[in-house]
Parts: sequence; structure tokens; C-alpha cells
Amino acid sequence: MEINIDIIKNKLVESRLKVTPQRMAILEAIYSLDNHPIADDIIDYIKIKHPNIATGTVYKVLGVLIENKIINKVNTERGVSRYDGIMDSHHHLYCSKSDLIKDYFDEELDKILKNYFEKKKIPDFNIESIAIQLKGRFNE
Amino acid sequence: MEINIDIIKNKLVESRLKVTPQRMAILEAIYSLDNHPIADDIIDYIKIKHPNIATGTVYKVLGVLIENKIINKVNTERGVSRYDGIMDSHHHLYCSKSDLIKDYFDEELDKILKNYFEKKKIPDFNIESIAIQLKGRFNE
DNA sequence: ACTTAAATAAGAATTATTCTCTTTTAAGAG
DNA sequence: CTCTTAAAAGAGAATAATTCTTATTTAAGT
Repeated sequence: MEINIDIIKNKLVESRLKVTPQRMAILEAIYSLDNHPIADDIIDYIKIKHPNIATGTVYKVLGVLIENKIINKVNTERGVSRYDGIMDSHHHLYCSKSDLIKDYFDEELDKILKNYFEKKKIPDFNIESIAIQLKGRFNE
Repeated sequence: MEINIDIIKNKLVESRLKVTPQRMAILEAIYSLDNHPIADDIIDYIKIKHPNIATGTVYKVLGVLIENKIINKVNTERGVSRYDGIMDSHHHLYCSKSDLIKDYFDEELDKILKNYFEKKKIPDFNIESIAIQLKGRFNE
């Protein structure tokens, strides 16, 4: 993924958020780390350049970034939150044997689903978003 | 849902699990409580008849029931685990304003998805299960 | 009724996350 | 460029959900 400092900075500025070293570092960590890091992965990654960052700050910043739709939270079986820097509509592939989670983009599928639910309404329920979790195994 | 003691007992016997009052009570709670209870809901429900049940026991039993495919765990945004006694293939409707989660059965949709992924293989990934999370609002 | 592996109770321990309060800082105003 | 101030970060205590440990009890087969 592009780890351009200016692009990261821009994301903060666009949301009228103060640009702080901590926020920059956390965003950079999310974009650099693959596999949808948990807070602790981000903290470990950041500690190299920012040894004094407080755990609470990381959680606070993650919350702010989510509120401002700069990142997403991904639910997992284990209950630990994982974070995703990609905001384009996509689904997730969960490995049933490891903690690997991959993004899955499929516009054709999105179209099929959109279409399907436009025809087949669910009684008393208005759909706002559709997320698919595909669980399975990756070939090494 | 049917809250038949013999049916509950059978689920344990079929899995070669010892039939204990605690396990019976926990299963009964899951079938009786609606809206995919969290562990605490189950504990509260059970405490009326079993005031001495230990919290750890409830978590342990829930784990055993999941391992034996008698119940399922449902992921939530908040990270707190919720439990589902329905094992037939189904999806979930998540309310975006409350903690309501409803089961959603749709064989037609399942067929469409099965078909779709039989044609369109995902590179290096073998699908084991497909779960759809529909987030939206319930009418009143 | 006896035996024993399995299950439960009790509560300590752990883990992830949030909260509180103090200090520091980004960024706009002058 | 300095001043001001609201916002952000630091530090660590607090909380919540869940897991773990050890002793005690019990289900169910002999």
C-alpha cells in the first residue's frame, strides 16, 4: 500500500483533525502492517520510532480515525478488534486455521447482492450495508 | 423456540457429553432468551433457578457447546461474544441503532452465492462457509 | 453402591480496552 | 514569531469480559 506521508497527512487535514506525530505514526502503521493489525501490533510497530507513545493514546486515536471514517474496525471471532485502512467497499476472507484476514473486492458480487435485495425486501428491515465474511483456507 | 427438556438433553447425549443441570440450564437459557444473549444474559437468566452457578462454568460450558456444534458464537462490533442456538445455515440482521440481532434465513440467496462462488473461484482460497451480515434499521 | 474421569465452584489472573487527570502541543490569532 | 487555548497525549488506575487454577463435587458406567 502507498505509504506516502503527505497522503496520510491529508486524510487528517481533510477531516479537520490536528496533525500529530502520534496520529501520523498510527496511520502509517495501519497502512504498512498487513493482515489487519490489532492495537498491540500497531503499538509494537510504533514503539520503534515513538518509544513513549501511551497505549491509551493509540486506542483514542483509533477511535477518532474510525469516527472520521479514515479507518475501519474488523470484527473477529476472538473478540479482539482489528483495524483496516481500506475504506473502499470490500469483504473479508478469514482463514479458518490462522489469524489471517484478507480483503476481498468483488464489484460483480456487490451488484448481484444489491440487485437481489432490491427485489427481495426483508420485512421490517432497511439494509444499510452488506458485509460478507468468507471463511476458508488459503493455499499456502 | 421449542424449549423441550428432552430435546435439550438429547443434544448433549448425542455429543457424548455428560448431562449436568448446569449444561441443561445454559442450553435452556440460550433457547429461551431471544436476541442472541451474551454470557451475562445467560447467567442472569440461570441464577433464578441455579443461584450458585459459577461464571467460569458458564463460559466453560459455552465453549464446550460451541466445540460440539450445539451452539454458535456471533461476532459483534463491541467485541462481546453473543450466542446463537440455531445451527441451520442462516445469516444475521444487525440493527445499527440498538443491540438487536435477528436471524435471517434465505435459501434462495444461499443458492445464488453457492452458485456464484462455484463459477468464480477466489485465487488461493477455498471457501468453507459464507456468512452475511446485513446492517440496517428495523421498522419500529 | 463404588469408582473415576469429567465437571463445577470459587476466586485469582489475564487481556483488551476505557477512563481520569495532568501535562504538553498544534495551529490559529495577533 | 510569540501567545493563547482547545485539543491531544501521557501515565497509570479502573473496568469488563473472559480464562485459568486448584480443590471439591458429581454423572454415569462397572
